Amino acid sequence: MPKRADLSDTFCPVGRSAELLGDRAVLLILRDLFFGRRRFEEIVANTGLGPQIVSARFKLLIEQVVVERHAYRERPPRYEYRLTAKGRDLFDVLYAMRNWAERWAYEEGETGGGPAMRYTHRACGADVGTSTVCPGCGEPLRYGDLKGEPSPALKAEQAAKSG
Amino acid sequence: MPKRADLSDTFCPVGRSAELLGDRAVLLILRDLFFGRRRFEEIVANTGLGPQIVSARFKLLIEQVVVERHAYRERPPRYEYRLTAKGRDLFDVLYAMRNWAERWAYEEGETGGGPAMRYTHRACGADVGTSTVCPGCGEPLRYGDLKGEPSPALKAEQAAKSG
DNA sequence: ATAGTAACTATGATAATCATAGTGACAAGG
DNA sequence: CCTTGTCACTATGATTATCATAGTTACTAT
Repeated sequence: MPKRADLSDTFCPVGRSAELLGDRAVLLILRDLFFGRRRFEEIVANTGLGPQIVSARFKLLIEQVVVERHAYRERPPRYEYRLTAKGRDLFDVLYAMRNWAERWAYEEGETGGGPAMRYTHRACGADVGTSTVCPGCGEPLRYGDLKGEPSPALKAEQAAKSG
Repeated sequence: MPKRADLSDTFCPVGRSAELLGDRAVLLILRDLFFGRRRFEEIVANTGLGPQIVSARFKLLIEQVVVERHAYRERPPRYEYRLTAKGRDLFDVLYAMRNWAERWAYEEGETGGGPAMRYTHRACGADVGTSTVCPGCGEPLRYGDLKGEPSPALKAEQAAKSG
C-alpha cells in the first residue's frame, strides 16, 4: 500500500478517532491495558501480535498521549505502559465494542449460556448485562466501576496464552 | 504482510469486535451509513477511499450481516446500502468515538468554539454535549434520538468532498 | 561462566492499500 | 443513432505495512 490515508486533519470527530482506533493492533493493546496488563512481553503474549508491531504502536500511543511509559526498575531497565487520562477516557469505546460483540458476535451457547465476560457493578452488585447504564441503580458506568468475570472458555484461552 | 491475524474465534468480545472495527475503511463507511449516505459513489466521494476498497468492505459487511444491499431501481441497475439491526446497534461504538474525539482530538478553538458536530436530543431539545445519557431528561441516547448540526468547518469540508 | 528474563530491533517474504484507469448497463440530448 | 453522462463497480501496478522468525542489549541468578 502507499502511505495510509491521514485522517488527523479531518473535521469529522469519528474520522479523527478512526485515525487511531481503526487499527486492530491498537485496539488489542488498549484492551490489554484496560485489563491491567502493563508489561511489554505480557502484551505481546496475550495479543498474539509481534513485538515490532507492539513497539511501533506504543510509540504512536505515547506520541498521541494515550499511553505513558514508566520505568519501574532501573537496573536492569524495566518499563511498564499505562493509560493516561486521555487513554482511560477511551473506556466507553471499548466497552461499547464489548457490548456489541456480546449481543451479536457469538453463536448460540458458544460461551456456555452466559456472556463471554460477565460484569457486575461494584457500587451496587448488579449484573450490568450489556447496558451502558447500570440496570440495578441507574448510574452511568465508567472505567473502574466494573468487576469482570471471564467465562470458562475465555479463562482457558487466556491461560493458554500466558502459559 | 502475511495473512492478517484472525480474531473471529477468540472468546474475548473486544477481540471479536476488533476483527471488524479495527479497520479505518470499515469505520468510515459505517460513519457514512449512520449519516444517511446510502449510495456507493457517494460513500467513495465522502470517505476518500478507493472504489475497490469500498467494494471489498461492503462484501465483508454484508457477509457479517451488518449491511444489506438493496436494488432501488432495476433499469439501469442501481443499488443502495443500508445498516441492518446488527449494524444499527454499532451506534454506541461510533457515538463513543465521536465523544472521545470531541473531548481530546481538537486544538483549542480549532472548530470555532463549539464541538465539531453539535447534537441535540430530539425528545427534549437539550444539547447533549458529549454524554451518553441526555443531560436534559436523563434518557439513554440511542440511534435516531439525536439531531446533528455540523460546525461551519465540518460543513465546508463535506461540501468540498461532494462537489 | 552459563543460563535466564525483559524489552526490544532487524530481516525477508507476503499481502493489503492507494492511485489511476477501465468496464458494463443504461438514459438523455442533439 | 451516436456521443456524452451517470452509477456501480473491476483491473492493474507500485508501494508499504504486516507477520514469522531470529537476533541484540542489559542485566540477574545460580
